Amino acid sequence: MAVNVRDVAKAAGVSASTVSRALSLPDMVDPVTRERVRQMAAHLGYQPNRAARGLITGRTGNIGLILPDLANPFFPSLVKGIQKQAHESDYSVLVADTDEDPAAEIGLVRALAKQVDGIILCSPRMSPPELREAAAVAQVILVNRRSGSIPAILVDSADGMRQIVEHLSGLGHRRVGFVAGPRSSWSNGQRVRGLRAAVGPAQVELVELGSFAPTFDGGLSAVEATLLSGVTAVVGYNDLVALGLCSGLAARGVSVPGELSVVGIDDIPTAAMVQPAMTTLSIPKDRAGRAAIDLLLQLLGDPGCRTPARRELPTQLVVRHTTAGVTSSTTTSGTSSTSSTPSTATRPSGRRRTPRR
Amino acid sequence: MAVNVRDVAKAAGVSASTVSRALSLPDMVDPVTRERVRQMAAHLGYQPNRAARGLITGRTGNIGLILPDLANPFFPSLVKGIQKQAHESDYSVLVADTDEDPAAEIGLVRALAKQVDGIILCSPRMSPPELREAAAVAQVILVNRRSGSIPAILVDSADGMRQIVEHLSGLGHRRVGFVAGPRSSWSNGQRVRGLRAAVGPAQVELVELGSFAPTFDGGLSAVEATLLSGVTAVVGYNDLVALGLCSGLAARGVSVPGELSVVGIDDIPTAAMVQPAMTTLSIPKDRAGRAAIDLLLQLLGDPGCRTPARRELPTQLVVRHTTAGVTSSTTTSGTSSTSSTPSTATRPSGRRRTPRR
DNA sequence: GTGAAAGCGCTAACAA
DNA sequence: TTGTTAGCGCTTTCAC
Repeated sequence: MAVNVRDVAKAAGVSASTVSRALSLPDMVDPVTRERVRQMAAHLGYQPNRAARGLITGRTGNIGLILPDLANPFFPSLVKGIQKQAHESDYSVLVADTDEDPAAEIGLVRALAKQVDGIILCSPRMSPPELREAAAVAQVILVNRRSGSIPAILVDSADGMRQIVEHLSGLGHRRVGFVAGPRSSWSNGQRVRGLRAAVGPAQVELVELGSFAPTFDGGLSAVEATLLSGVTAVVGYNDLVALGLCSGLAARGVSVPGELSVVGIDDIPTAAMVQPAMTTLSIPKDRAGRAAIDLLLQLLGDPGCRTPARRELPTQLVVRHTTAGVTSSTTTSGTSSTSSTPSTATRPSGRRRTPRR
Repeated sequence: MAVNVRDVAKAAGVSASTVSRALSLPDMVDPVTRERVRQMAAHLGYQPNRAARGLITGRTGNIGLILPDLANPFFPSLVKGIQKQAHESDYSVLVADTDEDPAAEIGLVRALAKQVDGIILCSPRMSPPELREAAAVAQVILVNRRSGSIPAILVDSADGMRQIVEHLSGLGHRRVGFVAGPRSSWSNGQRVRGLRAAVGPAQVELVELGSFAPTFDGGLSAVEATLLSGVTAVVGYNDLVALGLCSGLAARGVSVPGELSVVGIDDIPTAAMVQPAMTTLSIPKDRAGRAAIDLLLQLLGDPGCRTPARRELPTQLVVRHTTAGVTSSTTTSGTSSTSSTPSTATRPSGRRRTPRR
């Protein structure tokens, strides 16, 4: 049933080693023999046994991917990018979901370490010491987090926040809220910092609201605080939060963007499916995934590489609006849009909500 | 660095085989030695090398998961269920996304076959002959598809469609549309069949619309046909289609559910995040995932098992409506709801849209 | 450029 | 109950 090197070797009239070489080290074998071996291999449908190969090379051909919650629509696009790129280099991807449990992360790393060549940690919540341990037991790439000199794929949050603030400022908003995510979240810190840095030059006042769960329900719970804060626009920690805000506001009869503008972050698919379609800061998830694999494979090829490898990706504000029965979207990159069609982020109007009491 | 059986054996003063047995076949070794070996193993941080084990047992400890599109929010919940259950039995999950390309499916099966113990095919689009090939090269479990005697996890579509029809019928709808998905889709066939069977007894007329892409955009394109069909309620092939419908209808100023009721299928998270929250047929995705693993592991343990293993899961209509600023949901199981609060599926009103020409 | 031989770490026969 | 032996399929010295 299973055809192995020796079968191919016999069929091609060479030794097993030559078959092995013909397939993995083509330059070391005579072009003629090489062709013959390859044809025989193809003919017999030979596929090297990965376990056997791994046993000797120490490589598994697998890459581990650990993320907090696959159900968060931010991740699937990232995973798709990772997979596509990994498959191009004949790597398979082992996905593990921690179910939002930070404590489970390091355990998964330990478990995975032995069966993969490298691990991609997406938005990890683990502590810096744990992160250090992870990097010690496996080749690790961080996505959406910076720690020590561990290689990482990041996005330019500062610029993204600037884009959001300038957009809102251009529309006339002077008091903008930010519904913060978990305090322990690295991204949250980045976003707050970015907003703080951006509001000054844009002559906008920033109101930081709570810390809320980074979910739809978190957004719902932030509605009250948002309404009391007297802002004319609010930025959600991520799209899920922004969607929760929109839903909660609608339920209370507050019109978006009529009375309050809302901006999300991430650009998850759902953001384009709601009415009105949501204005959000788009993060190149697919590219981030591909970049993570590229970086990882590079490090696997050259493990001695000591330069802290790091890549920072750009973000891009997507200003969405509903027009003539078709949901379309336009993008700006940093400069403010002056669209006046319905959108979740428009100029403050007379109907705008003012602080109650 | 890497500690192996022999290190543990030496430390425990036994032979390598005893170590192996103490860890994998506890009953075959004296309790005292077993304990000693285990402690030594734990102390040295021994973790068996999977590749080496796989080389001899023929097992990889991996399960392959092939699905059309991870970005379709239906799948993440399924994947989570699969992972959770797999990890409980110490299996890892290799996820592969075909990017909606039916031709890629069989290729992935061939590639994965050698590196996993079994493959779960979610909503596969491949042809029956290809499916047969897949089942021949690997232990395969089908999710959301029936073919020959290949083990499968299915949902009770007939009953689900009945729930939808009875619900709409109970609300007074007499003419209901179905925006069909891809003709080649097995689920689509099941759903159409279920609806046809259900409308008669419920005194409802079924209008089958198109075949449209199973996406948000597909739903958008179905708006025109839906409006022309003169239905008072429409069922989307899945939630994405239903969301597209809602969005397109809103863009044309058609109020949902005021003028037209909409029902989705799947119960993806987004369905609860839009305004108004969408009425949809919920499919137990997490349970389906767990069931798939259970079935697969059972078959792996007893490969001779010739009874066509199959499990059918129930569905449950979720009638959603927005009340007092909080999005809540109630479920009915087959009997019609008589809720009169805003919802995407309510009684036909005077304002209901009638066929134009 | 090619073959023979050794061995990766583990488990499964077979003895004892 | 335990140890000894052999070998899974592959790659990689080391000769030639």
